[in-house]
Amino acid sequence: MTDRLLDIFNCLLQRFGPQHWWPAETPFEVIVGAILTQNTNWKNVEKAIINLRQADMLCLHGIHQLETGKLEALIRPSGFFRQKAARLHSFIGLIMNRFDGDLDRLLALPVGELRKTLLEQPGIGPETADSIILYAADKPSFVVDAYTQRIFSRVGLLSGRIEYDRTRALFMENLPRQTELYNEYHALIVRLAKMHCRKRQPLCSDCPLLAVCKYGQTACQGLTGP
DNA sequence: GCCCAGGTGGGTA
DNA sequence: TACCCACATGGG
Repeated sequence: MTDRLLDIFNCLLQRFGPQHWWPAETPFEVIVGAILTQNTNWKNVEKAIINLRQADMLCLHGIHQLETGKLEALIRPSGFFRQKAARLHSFIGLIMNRFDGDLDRLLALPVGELRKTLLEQPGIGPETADSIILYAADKPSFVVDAYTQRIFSRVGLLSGRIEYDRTRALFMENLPRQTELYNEYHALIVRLAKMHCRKRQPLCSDCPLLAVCKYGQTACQGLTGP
């Protein structure tokens, strides 16, 4: 299993190269982006991030002091703005109340404890929690998204019920616990998925997996199927 | 006008 | 457990 997972990883890396995720300046910005991008196109998230930056509010204390209505107005382009404003304020409340306003103290927790703490916060589910651990705390926690589940089911590496934690375990139990590897792997899967989304083709002719490894055809079907 | 995007949580059976 | 639905904007 380890060899198969690394085989696919190398195919993607060879085709696309390093993705240099997460596209953010600081750990705090990673967290803001992770919440804002829930069920939302990243382009829309970027608009909200730009609004926050231009208002000089893209920081812990900035958002903390911002009235809910004003925060909602700034992040409106990212959609679900009422929910997301509440989630941002709630998350910052955690840092203020339990970590003395010091984000680094939260991120310094051991992975298991950090993940548990994150999952207890309203609006932080498994994907958002793992994104924060991997891309903000720089610790190994594999990020699973809908595409990951579909691709790896279709190529036959996942069987039975498709569940977040089972998919995550497939990677974490079969790959070395390396932050950089998890980082690139998830980013490359998203990169592959975006290529298919743009083209909207049932099967692609230039899929990197199709070109360089035996999983190509089924992976492509996995991307576009139900 | 319709579909989708780097999800989450509450309700119901 | 397994669905169903609300949440909302912007691009193709």
